[in-house]
Amino acid sequence: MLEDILRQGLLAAVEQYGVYEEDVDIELEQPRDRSHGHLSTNLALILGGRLKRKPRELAGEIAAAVDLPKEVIESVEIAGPGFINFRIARPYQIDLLLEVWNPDGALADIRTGGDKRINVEFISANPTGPLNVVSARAGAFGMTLVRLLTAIGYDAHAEYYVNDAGRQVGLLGRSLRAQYLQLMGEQAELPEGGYQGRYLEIMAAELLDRDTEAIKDSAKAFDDESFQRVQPPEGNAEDWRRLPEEESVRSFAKYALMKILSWQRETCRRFGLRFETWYFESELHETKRVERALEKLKKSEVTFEADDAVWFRATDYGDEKDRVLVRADGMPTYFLADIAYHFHKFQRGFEYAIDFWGPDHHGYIPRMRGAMEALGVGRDWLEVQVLQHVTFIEGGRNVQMSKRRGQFITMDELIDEVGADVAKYTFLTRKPNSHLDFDLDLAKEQSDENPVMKVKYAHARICSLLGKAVEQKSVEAGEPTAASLAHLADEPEWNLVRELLRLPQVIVSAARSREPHRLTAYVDEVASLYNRFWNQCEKILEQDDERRLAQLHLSLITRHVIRIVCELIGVDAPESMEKRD
RNA sequence: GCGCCCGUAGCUCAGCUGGAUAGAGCAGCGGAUUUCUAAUCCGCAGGCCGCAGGUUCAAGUCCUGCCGGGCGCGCCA
Repeated sequence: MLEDILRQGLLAAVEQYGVYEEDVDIELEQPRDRSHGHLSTNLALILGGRLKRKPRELAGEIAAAVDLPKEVIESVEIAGPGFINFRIARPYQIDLLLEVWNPDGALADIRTGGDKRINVEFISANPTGPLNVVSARAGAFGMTLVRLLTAIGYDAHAEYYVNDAGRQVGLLGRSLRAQYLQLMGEQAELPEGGYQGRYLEIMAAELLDRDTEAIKDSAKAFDDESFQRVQPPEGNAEDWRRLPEEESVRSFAKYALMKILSWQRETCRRFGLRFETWYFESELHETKRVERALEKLKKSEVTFEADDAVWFRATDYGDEKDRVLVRADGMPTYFLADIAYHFHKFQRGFEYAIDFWGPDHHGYIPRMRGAMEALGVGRDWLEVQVLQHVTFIEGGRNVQMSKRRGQFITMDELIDEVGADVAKYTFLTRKPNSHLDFDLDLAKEQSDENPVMKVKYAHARICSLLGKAVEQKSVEAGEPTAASLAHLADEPEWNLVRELLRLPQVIVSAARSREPHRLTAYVDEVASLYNRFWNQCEKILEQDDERRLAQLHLSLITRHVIRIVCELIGVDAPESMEKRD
């Protein structure tokens, strides 16, 4: 490895000062400024203080003493306060570039996860309405993280938790029932705090025309195993209406749940989200996992009873308050069910779990990790990524959202209006824990100006170029080789090469830091450098054979890199784009 | 009051887990193209990196304290 070669060389060069491997951690970084070479070390700056020497002088001595193979490093220079900068020989850069191209090369080397199973849970919205745009941000991040982890060798598993057992579902049933009764001309009031969204009115209206068979048919959307438990209630809306109130509510709730889950699932599909598992909270209750989790906590002596409730000693695990597990009325809290859920996740064999939560749940993190510690799973087993809110701006003002009142922008609307790719890309240009202002007007009207288009266009342009090479010059690019790429010559070409070489480490850093926005920043830069190359160099097809082939191969590798990043972020890289006049 | 997040160009945000002259997109101004798809490229302008201390050879980045904004602090989920 390149960095090992440099480290060895540097270590040998500093032995004269009595500095050995165990004394110093040699840092190598890539300077931002191209004029500072490809790699740089601050070694002399660090040793300067320790040896009471002027860093710049020391750097000069080290640079003179360091002995590196010329075919790898073509120059060693000192600069600034005492940096030692290395320039990689061009033939060696080509070797590295071919490693990026080769499927068994650099991208295989970063698969260091050892197929460890990691569970990534995201969205997990309540099944009480259509998914809104907040879920879209979570979806974009979660899915990309799953793919990133897979890219670095983990067995990552996307999961969606469905809270189908709480009070909200009852409230949902009561809300739908009230809507339906109103349509039937009966006196019925929406329950206190009930859902008022228009989607429930529409759902109620549909029920007027729906017979028993049609209701059964709509359940066919859920053929697969994950959704076995989503079944429609017996009969039709008229039957449910006549039932005693409790049962009636339950039937309406069951129907509403089924409908909403089918919407949510379809929305996820449109957004390119694939969940291996949809995990239902109701299953936890039915299989007694909630009770068993409670028993286990009790046995571990981390609970106590007070005011007729059962509490978890969360303060022993770094939380600021103790937390209720079982309410005075005997009902388990959401927290207890969530403990059972995460414990079962652990039992299902995941060595690590990552949850994406909204900012309103951040106070929930210490108790949840504390509970995992109390259960012997360990607090570090669970990692929680907090996604900050998205503020949508339309007509210059904030769009306030409330699910209860039914005022929100749905994820479907977002997809309809700006497109899934633009939405995903936009979300992924921001850090997960930054607030995000999403200007809908801008996204709608000027989606052409969106940076994602630059990337798509660069990809399409390369496809077009490769086609033209065959049509006009009868040149099939074929496989890039060290011999063909040896004819790269101009600065813009080498600047592009330099950026392409970064792909593997960009993937690793994006995955490890859970910051997928590094991918969009990177691919944007690749597209820019390709465009610069395109404009500043002579026309590729008009070059002599050797130059042309070198440039076609460089284009091919650029396309490869763009494709890999686009796949990671879930954005389509088209073969061609419609030309705009 | 306590906790978490944020404060960088007119706007939206990066700044690679401490490096060299702080960047990009959009908006503004000025150029290039009868193009291998200009959805592009080149140039100009635009900054007490919220404020004040501290650590360090080196701070937008780490620590402390303020200021300003968002969110949270239920036997809700």
